[in-house]
Amino acid sequence: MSFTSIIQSSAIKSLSELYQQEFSTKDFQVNETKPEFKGDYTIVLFALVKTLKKSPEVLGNELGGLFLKNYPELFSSYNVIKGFLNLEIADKPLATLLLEHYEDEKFGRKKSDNFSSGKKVEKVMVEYASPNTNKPLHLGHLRNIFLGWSVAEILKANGDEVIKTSIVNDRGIHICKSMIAWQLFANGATPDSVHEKGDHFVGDYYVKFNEEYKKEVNELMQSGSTKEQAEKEAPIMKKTQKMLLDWEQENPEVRELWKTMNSWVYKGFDETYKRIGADFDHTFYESNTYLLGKDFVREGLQKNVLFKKEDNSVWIDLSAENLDEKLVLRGDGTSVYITQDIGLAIQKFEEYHLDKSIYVIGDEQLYHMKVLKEIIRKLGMSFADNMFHLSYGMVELTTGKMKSREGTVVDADDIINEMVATAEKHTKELGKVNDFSADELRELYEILGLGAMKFYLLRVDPKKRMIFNPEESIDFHGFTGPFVQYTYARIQSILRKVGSEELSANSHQSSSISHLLPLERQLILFLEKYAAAVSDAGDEMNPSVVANYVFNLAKLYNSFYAEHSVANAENDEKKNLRLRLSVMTANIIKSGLHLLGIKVPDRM
RNA sequence: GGCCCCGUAGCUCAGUGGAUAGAGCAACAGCCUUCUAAGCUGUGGGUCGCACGUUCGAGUCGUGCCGGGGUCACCA
Repeated sequence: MSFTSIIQSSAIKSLSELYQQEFSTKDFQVNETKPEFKGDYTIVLFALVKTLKKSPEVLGNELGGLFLKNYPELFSSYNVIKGFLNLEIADKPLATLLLEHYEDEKFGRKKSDNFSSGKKVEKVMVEYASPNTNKPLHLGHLRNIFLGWSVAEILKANGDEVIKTSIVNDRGIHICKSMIAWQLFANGATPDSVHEKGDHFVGDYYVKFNEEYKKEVNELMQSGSTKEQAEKEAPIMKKTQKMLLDWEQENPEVRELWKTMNSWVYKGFDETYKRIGADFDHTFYESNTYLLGKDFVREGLQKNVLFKKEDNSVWIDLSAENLDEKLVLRGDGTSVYITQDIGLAIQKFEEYHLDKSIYVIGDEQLYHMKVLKEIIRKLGMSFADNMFHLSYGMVELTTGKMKSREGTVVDADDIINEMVATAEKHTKELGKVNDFSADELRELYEILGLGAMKFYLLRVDPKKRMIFNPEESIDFHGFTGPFVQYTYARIQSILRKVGSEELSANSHQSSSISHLLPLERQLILFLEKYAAAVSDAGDEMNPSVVANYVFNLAKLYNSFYAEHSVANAENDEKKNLRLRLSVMTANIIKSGLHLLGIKVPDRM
């Protein structure tokens, strides 16, 4: 149980006895005490002043006295300033907390059994990444992937059963564009023959298509066509549309080429996924799901949830929900984007018996996801309320927006390479790991470069759009992944020097700790806050909470490190205490960074 | 234009309705015979977009405006 809840329940008990009146946790708002005042936790008394009709000073002193009288071992002092009662936790319970939990790598995590915490195990699906197969991943995908993976891990850490999935958009006109361009310009080249990563290879032909298309449109316009005509009549576009029809009619040649080119892309994606540590329990392919929703459209028509227009197209009227009318099926009976989303959403819940389904998708699709949820609700599916759109803002560059047409897209593989190269440069400059083998160095650069990248993209509240500053992102100082990793590596260095045998050999000693220095107190109190921080992150599914927390912990430890020696502590008792403090900090940094998908090096 | 999101230090970002609003970067001044200086300490820097309201108390809640973005496709 956290100190906050102990204080609350103690206060309720004490005051209930005194005033013969019911109180709840809401009456006792507990905050951390501001550094300029003495104390660790603060009770805000204003709410009570009203109900009890006493001055804050009188009330504060009364309550403070009760705390000291009833829990002398827990609190050492109190003071009342204006409407605030500041309580100081005694050193002993802090030392005890450290002694009991310093080796607990899962400290603060909710337990997933119903008895101890009341937390029910939920089955949750997290869909993320969800790329197209006509071009490589870019910076926006990285924000999506890091977010999705991290949210899944945070939910797991909070005791949920999580299924990570991805829906691959592997069909449609844009895929055909790459295919046509390859047929026209590749001369049979393959990723292997030109030594290029498959997703980039295919992406290049997508670009070639657009160049050729533009050229043809210009030519047609010069010979007198309007822009609209030209865009329709361009031969390469006509070929592409024909190919899409062939694909839908399962023309074997087209299907074969499609399979081949997609397999190139998947190979490229897998390489990137593996490198950044993304993984999926199941992958959905749009080519398998794009017909799914039609049955439900029929059902919706029967239930009068949907309606037909004269041209046979099917619509839903969501004007009452402020969402307007929305097309659900084309007049010719073919699916649109949302048709298959309806089908897949239902399939997910029915096949996997989910409690929750989370979609990690950019905020440009907020409207779409709202409509989807509303349609599911109107179809009478009770799980509509258990669909969550975890939306995130666009990643912008300091130079402006990323636009594929203007070639200002930041390629995922490029930026990862750049981060890893920067890690290499810094590491070499510092020259602290010259004894590492080539393999060990390579691994270290990956850990640091990816750590910097992930931390940079996850530390910002997902819903806000963020600005990617290439210069700042490759600076490994300050509020960065490498800073936190560095703190961890330093602690490992202490443990190597002092030796962990010493720790276990003297484990009985620290129970006699009677006095803590301010920074020692502060660190223990901060570690104690871990429970709340990570639980909140779980409820809010927000990795930025974890990132900010872990950074603050590292910062506090670094201050501690600079002021107090562990190995050369004043006495054995102190040495033991500080060793435990260090071990616990390292454990929590490690588990916190793990939730962000960031690994931790023993040396750097 | 309708709906949604954002607006906090020069820049990038934190900030469960509580006390004198915090970090990092950048700037300036210090600290490496001592557990890793990718670090630590200090200084300067703010009309929390504006206004009104709710409240004992508002960066935080409400309304209106201003500024930025997204979306309102028989694209996905």
